[in-house]
Amino acid sequence: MTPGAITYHGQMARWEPNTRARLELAALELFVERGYDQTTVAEIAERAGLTKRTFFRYFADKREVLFGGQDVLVRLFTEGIAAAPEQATPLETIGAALEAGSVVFEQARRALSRKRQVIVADHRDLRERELLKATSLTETMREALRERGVPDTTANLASTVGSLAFTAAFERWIAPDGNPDFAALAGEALDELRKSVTELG
Amino acid sequence: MTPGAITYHGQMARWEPNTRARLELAALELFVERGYDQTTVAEIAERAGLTKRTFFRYFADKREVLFGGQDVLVRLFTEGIAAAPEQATPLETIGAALEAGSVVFEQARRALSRKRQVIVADHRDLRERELLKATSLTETMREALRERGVPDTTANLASTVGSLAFTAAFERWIAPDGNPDFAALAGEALDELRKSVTELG
DNA sequence: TTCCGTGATGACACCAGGTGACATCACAAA
DNA sequence: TTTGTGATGTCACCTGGTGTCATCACGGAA
Repeated sequence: MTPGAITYHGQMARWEPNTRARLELAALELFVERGYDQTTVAEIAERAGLTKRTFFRYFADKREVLFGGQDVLVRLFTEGIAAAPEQATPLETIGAALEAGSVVFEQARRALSRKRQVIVADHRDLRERELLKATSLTETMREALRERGVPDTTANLASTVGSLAFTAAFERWIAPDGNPDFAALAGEALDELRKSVTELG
Repeated sequence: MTPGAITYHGQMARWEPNTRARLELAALELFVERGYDQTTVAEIAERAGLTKRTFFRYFADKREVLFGGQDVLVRLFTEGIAAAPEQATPLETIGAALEAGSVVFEQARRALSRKRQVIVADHRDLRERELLKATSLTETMREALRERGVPDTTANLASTVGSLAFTAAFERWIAPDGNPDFAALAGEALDELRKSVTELG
């Protein structure tokens, strides 16, 4: 953008603040308007008042602009598991992780999440990236469980079940008539899975 | 490559045969020699005696050259599930799928698979694609289970467990000292998971 | 034999994602 | 005032990926 633009009360600012957030918003808007493929990185940057080069200083690639906040979730999950009582079962521990992560899913972000999800669901490349992120979360839980002494196979299984619960909860959370309480949804999803475990045979 | 090259006993052939396989082999070789990122599509095509354009007629993108044979596995899994006895439990049905898919993992392909796996493990982009393929297999199993009347949540869980077993079996299969009998490995992995289900809490 | 359709490939131009190197400039600290 | 610093812009460049048209050996039909 033009350096030295007027921002507020005539004060000079070298750059508009919140560069990252502006890029994310511009990208989401354009993806909604024209679709992901029909939007170039240069266009995103332009709408945010920046250049292509700057975009790639904030995001490793075009897809990443839709996947911010992943590290926050990883951190919350880890903390949630660490804070779980020592005698908690693996699934209870996973429940603690999901509950800790729930704080991210506040009412205000639902509309944005919904738009984002529509775009992601439509593009193979984006689904791919989403799977990578989901896997990273699953691995986070798995490692945290193993550090608590849970055997490998059990940790693997429990974290995967947690991932299923998380995905199910998210889908229900963004549904138009969905319950806005993510923690509750995650708990329910986890309970459902716990019950159906007995029907595997 | 040069059209009209001599092939066998002086016979003229417009093109060397097995274009696809030649590209796959050339790609694997180059990836091993120089690494995935340091290999351009043009170089792969050149080694196979073809051009970049032809490469992209066989593979949708650079990564796909490492992911052939996926559809075969999808078909085998589907058939395996369809052929499972009607009264089989969900996990037994999954076992049938894995066993049906095992025919792909013959002794002769182990060395190639091993090389391939080293490359895939090293590159984020390739891991992404692998996750997409794995997910596609999981969804195949899930849908097949649902068509047999298994409830959604159970089908979801069972197919995911199947995917874990498959992955574990594959890792053991390509291990240097691994058991070359994929079907046996898959069965063992599935049994382990079945047992650890009771320890989830 | 001659001709023609067909399918796989080559040639070429082009776009967009992504990167390296260097310039710019407001701000802050000395 | 000077100097350093960090975020941004500029520019050139590479490579993945695609659209379009040309080429040419093959098989079959006349």
